[in-house]
Amino acid sequence: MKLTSKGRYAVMALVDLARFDTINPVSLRDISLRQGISLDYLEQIFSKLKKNQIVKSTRGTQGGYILSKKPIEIKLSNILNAVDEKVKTVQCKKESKKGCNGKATKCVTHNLWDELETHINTFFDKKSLQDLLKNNSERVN
Amino acid sequence: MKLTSKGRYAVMALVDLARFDTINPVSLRDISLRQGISLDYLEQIFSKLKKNQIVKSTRGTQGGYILSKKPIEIKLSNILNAVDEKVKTVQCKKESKKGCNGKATKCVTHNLWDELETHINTFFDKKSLQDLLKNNSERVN
DNA sequence: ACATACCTGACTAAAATGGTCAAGTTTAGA
DNA sequence: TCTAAACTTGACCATTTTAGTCAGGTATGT
Ligand code: FES
Ligand code: FES
Repeated sequence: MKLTSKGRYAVMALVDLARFDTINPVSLRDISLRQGISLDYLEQIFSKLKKNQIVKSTRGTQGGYILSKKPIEIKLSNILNAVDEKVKTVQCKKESKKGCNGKATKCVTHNLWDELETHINTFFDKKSLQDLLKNNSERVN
Repeated sequence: MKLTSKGRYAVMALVDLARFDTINPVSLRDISLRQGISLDYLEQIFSKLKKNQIVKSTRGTQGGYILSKKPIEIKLSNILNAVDEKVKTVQCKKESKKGCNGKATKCVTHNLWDELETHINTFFDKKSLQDLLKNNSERVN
């Protein structure tokens, strides 16, 4: 059970954006250099962030991206959903009456994984970009 | 971010074992049929569970597996660790001073992922096999 | 005009996943 | 003693996912 780079990069990039977009839009090139993330990969990620209205873009010279909301309004869950880093613990379709093994009842572990999913999503719903900004300036190491 | 089948199967199989091992050892063949898990795959999983002293085996005809501890003593974390379903959220090596990007400081999201890891592990540490047995008989759907 | 920066989609190498297959060894019971 | 049930081990493999790269665009400030 692990987090993928796409989700990690998305959050890193948005923290970067939150810090530097106060005056001018921030170019992906800058983020790429500061955070050590491939530019081409960043473009894929930002395309999704834009579709989900988390960032706004300006084209042309001196263009770049800015956040479309205040950092405190952007929850981790928004970001991760946007880049398809969904938390998926149950195997079966939740709405369906069928279990993951194709049987008519949910398997013995279904409720467990469902609880876990809620547990994790609660965590992501509570945390906002703002929390990360704060957290980072507090700790040096 | 998703759970793999190996972890899911391990838990399913152990719940099955907890229910049926009271008199005789339970054969993997039985578990395979009841839970709809490939026999060959179960063997891989139980090999690991045995190495981690979660189950004991008896060879030969009428052989099979039994739990080596009481269900309440077997935590989910024990099971998932045994089958290498580790929760891994940070990219970097935790002990190292270096960050995931190779830089000298931890990245801006490091603390976040570390918190998440703790959050999830706490969940797994609290839940035991016993909880699953109970939970399952309570709920029909 | 032209450099900068966003935009789009196709492509791909490498790793992880979810198994299968083959060839044993051990032991209960007929 | 013979045999079948059941554990044991290790190699193998197809598919999917991941983490990008690459090659082309299009828009726009100067
Ligand atoms: S995970 Fe939903 S039925 Fe097994
Ligand atoms: S995850 Fe540890 S430094 Fe980035």
